[in-house]
Amino acid sequence: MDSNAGTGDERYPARAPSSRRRGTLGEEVVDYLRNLILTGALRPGQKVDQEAVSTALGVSRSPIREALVVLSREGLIELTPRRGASVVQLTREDIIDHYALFAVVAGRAAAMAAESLDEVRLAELRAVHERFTVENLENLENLQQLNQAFHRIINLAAPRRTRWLLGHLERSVPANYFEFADGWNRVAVDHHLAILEAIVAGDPERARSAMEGHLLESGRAAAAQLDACGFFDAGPDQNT
Amino acid sequence: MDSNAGTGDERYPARAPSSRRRGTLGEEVVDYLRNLILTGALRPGQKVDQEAVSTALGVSRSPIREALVVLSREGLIELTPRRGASVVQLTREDIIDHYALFAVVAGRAAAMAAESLDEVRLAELRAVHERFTVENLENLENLQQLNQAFHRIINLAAPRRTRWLLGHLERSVPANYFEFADGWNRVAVDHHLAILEAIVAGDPERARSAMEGHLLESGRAAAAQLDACGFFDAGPDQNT
DNA sequence: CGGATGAATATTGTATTCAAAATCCACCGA
DNA sequence: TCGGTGGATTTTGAATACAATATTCATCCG
Repeated sequence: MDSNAGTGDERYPARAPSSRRRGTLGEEVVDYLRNLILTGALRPGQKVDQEAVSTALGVSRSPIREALVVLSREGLIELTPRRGASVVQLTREDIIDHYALFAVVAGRAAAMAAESLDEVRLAELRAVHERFTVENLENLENLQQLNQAFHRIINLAAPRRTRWLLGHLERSVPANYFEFADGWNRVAVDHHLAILEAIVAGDPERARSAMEGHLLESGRAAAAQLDACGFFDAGPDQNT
Repeated sequence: MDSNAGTGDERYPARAPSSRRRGTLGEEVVDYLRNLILTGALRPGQKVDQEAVSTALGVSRSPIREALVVLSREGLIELTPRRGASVVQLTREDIIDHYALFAVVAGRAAAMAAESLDEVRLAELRAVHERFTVENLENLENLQQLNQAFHRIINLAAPRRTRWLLGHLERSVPANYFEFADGWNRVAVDHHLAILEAIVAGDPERARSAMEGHLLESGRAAAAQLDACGFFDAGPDQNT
């Protein structure tokens, strides 16, 4: 069960050996493949070979098939019945659209947060935002974590189904990985402040539109970043 | 990518995919189990035994496992790592919330439809709506199909990602099966008319709010129906 | 030389098998 | 009687085996 057992296929990097059997292997493979896709290691249009992933991770094909099914439901890969799986080719429009959806759903959550957040949560929200403004701005991963924390607190105010959908929308887009490059965090701080103030003021509509605006602009920023990374011009690279 | 692209050989028409070609067994099992859940044959909280489903359908456990993973991602089934799968216990709040999400997303689609639908689509929309008003009101399945057709035409105006999400939202809620019982169709006709008129008038905001209102009320109607069916009071029935 | 054709190979979908964890159940002791 | 304990049984997760389809490639005919 070791990583890169057998031949060792260079297309798929080795995986950190799972310390303890937390969940199922399939879930691990989902995370592994999703990372490869969202970071661009697996290019859009590229075929995903079950056997190759299998040997690369040192697991059988069963968990890999499960992972492929999950990712196809997330819209990250396309699964054609007897012809295999390939990474979905996302366009600029897809990214913009995705963030627009994210915007309306998260806007709903923000409106509910403005109505129902108690003092404890508000304090948490303030604290996270404070750190977000002063933290080391070079550490992208840190910024991303704080950003997620900020949004998570807000999303806690939303009912179960909305939280569930937000989780899905958050995970299935290749933007979080690059969003904070450039000077985007400076803009995000302002947006977050506006959202925070609207929630503190208990103004649902203002919170909603602040959140919507934030995510719509996030979408534009993400699309620009992905554009700069050459994420969209991957037409002919449908190898293997 | 139209059918018969490239060479455009007109001698051989594209075959209708309905007749012979089967997708994968897993997809069939997904539909099968989803139906059981959404119609209430599988009660919330009830455990889903892989072996039992396997022998019942006469297929091996592999496709059934894939189906369970899919349904868990749709939020219909809860999957705990080494303890099995059980039907998720949806509450009234879940249903209302689900329809609220549906509302904002479909509202977005409706707004875009008001901006971009061409005459051909408009005519289709009118035709479907016409049939919806005069068709045999007892045939629930027929009404449901017409309803879906109406919404599908509108959704065609939305970009890819939105359509994708709408598809998911549409399938993963136990309401479509009962919605049209009672006199709901009478109300739905009025709603549809308002939506249609707004789209014809090319008024995005009116289309959006009409669609949102329609689906919010649909949610209430669905919740009421499910309530009447005893869908929500299934606490102690967690048998094998 | 180009394109169709059919065998050889590769890859997928499904079934079956195996190992480990969870559940069940009889037995034991307080 | 009740609750805990240990092993047998069941059930799941993963690996392997098998069958069917897709793809490749060499060949043949125009």
